[in-house]
Amino acid sequence: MPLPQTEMPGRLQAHFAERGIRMTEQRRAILRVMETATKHLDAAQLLRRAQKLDAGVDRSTVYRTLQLLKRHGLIDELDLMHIHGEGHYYERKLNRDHIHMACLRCGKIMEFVSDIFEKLKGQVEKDCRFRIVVSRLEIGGYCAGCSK
Amino acid sequence: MPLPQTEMPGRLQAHFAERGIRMTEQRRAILRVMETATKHLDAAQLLRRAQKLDAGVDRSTVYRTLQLLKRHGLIDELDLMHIHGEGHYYERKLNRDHIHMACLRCGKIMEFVSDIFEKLKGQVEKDCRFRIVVSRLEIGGYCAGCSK
DNA sequence: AACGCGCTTGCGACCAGTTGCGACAATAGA
DNA sequence: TCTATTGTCGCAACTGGTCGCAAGCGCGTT
Repeated sequence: MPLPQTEMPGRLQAHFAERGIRMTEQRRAILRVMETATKHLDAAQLLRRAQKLDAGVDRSTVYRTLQLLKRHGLIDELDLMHIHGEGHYYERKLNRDHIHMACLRCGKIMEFVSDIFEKLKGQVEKDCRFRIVVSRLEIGGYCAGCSK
Repeated sequence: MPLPQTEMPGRLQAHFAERGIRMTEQRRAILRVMETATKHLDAAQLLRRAQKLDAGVDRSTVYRTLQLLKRHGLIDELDLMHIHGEGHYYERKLNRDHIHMACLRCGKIMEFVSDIFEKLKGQVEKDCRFRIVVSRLEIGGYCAGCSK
């Protein structure tokens, strides 16, 4: 069963090659972890998993690679309303932007895709004459179970 | 000329009193800075200004007071797409949420109020049965002047 | 296959933000 | 006004993220 196009293993590596970005052992390890991750990872988790593939990967290399991926629009950075401390989380960017909702009580993270969000971005581009590259909408509150 | 209601000096202090939150010299200094600020402040600027009013204010007191203000929904925390490094910025919460747009080239920060944003939040509350406490929409891209 | 340029890495030092703890100060109650 | 209680403060140590530099490695060229 083929994976959806945007989750094809190797897609990030392919992207690097297309753009002539140098590939290294460390980057290969980090990209592989990003590609196979099924949930939001923070930098420390990403480091630990990458070190299983290439023991010598350094903390700062992880952060530098994350910045590189951000600059090329291949991942999104989230802080999930700082529910679990100050750190950031990362996820592969898929076709459609989605909203993240974080429950302030149980800590659950939910995602939501909305046409109205797309319309809102359209309005910003038009009314403000602003060319959008990246956008992030995060909401904190109480989920159905916790707001009773 | 009276200031708009939400920017009335003393409003934050009054809020503390109403809720029975203890008032101290240090908090008074920090709140006064927040109340009179005209632009987004980061924690270091806030500390420096507060120390002019009360020399003994400590860094950690500033951060703790900011968390307190956040928990009570009196300020918003922004990172303005990390254009100027990793730090955060703070501003008093006014009546209507607004969107922040950061130009990736010239660094300018713009604000925008939109009915569609309000509608989007309504949709999230209804469709996801999620009670919204705080929301943050930040957009990175190129402003009219820079996208030519 | 080997060379060499220049990007990338690891390291250590640094900046931003948080936390635990003992000392202290703001309020309620006598 | 004095005291007891409890919240807050300053300090120092710690975590998460960044940066400058010297050494090393990828990759195009020969």
